[in-house]
Amino acid sequence: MIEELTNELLFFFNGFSSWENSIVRASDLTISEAHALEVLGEHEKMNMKSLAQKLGVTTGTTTVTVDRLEKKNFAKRESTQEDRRVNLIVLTEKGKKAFAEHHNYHIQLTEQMVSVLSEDEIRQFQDTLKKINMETF
Amino acid sequence: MIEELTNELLFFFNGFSSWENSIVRASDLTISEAHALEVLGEHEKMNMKSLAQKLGVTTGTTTVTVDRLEKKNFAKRESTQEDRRVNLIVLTEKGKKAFAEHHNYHIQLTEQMVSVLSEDEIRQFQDTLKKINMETF
DNA sequence: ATCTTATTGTTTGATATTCAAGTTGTATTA
DNA sequence: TAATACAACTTGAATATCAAACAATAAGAT
Repeated sequence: MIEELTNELLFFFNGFSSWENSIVRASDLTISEAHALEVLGEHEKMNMKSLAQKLGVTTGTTTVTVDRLEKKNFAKRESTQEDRRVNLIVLTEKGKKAFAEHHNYHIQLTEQMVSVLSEDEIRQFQDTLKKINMETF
Repeated sequence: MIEELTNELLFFFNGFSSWENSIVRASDLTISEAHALEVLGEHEKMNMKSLAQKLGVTTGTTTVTVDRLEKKNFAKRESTQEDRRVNLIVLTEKGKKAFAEHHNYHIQLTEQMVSVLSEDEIRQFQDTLKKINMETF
């Protein structure tokens, strides 16, 4: 029982990853840039540390990633008076547009997934995910 | 509605990835080695091409990954008479053990996730995933 | 106030991951 | 047998990542 559910979950994650990778490769973003963009798009301004935490990497890594996002003009660093050590990262217009586009792909995938489900199943699925997310992650 | 479900899904995938990464980092496998092991553990024997397809990478990549798995004694190549171009990859005892251990972590995570659900919800969740997997990926 | 400690972000050096393109050896087809 | 296709490997390059060392700044202790 648990065994079978585990396998369905792994298959699910796998499918999502492959899909995500192929979408990203078709854009002018690298995988890590896309991941950073996903996070940055959800926040007005973010410092390096919290970006790194959200992404599950070190700040050394985010420094490099943001360097590249900045070079490609998707994001820029802003300094702040409160704490002059901190860099706040904000998306540029180009960055916001790229985020919106990427987010749109996610919505399309979701729509494709739920198209095989009934109204009730969709609601139930969402409830279940919410519960799991709150308690597990 | 779709918007919220999308966000729950992204959160879910994110949580899984972080969890997976931290588990892998605590082992003596690298991420790509672990991914290969996950696939190889499900098959008795596999050639490079199908391993690459399952992982969504090129055979150039799997050559390197299997090289390392072989060096660490998790897997070995076997040649076959039918087609002498082909290498069949099989797990060693050590590799099978590592796979079982890793799979166990997956089961533990699944158990943790479903512990917040009722019997009915678990069944429903599994049905839903199965449907989505079949139709979407 | 000044000295110490903690924190943020960057840099550096190393390893891992991946791909595209080219190569080798083997099979299949014309 | 010659031409073509295919499996795996190699090479060279770009990207991803970390740990450790570092610089600048902030916060706390005396």
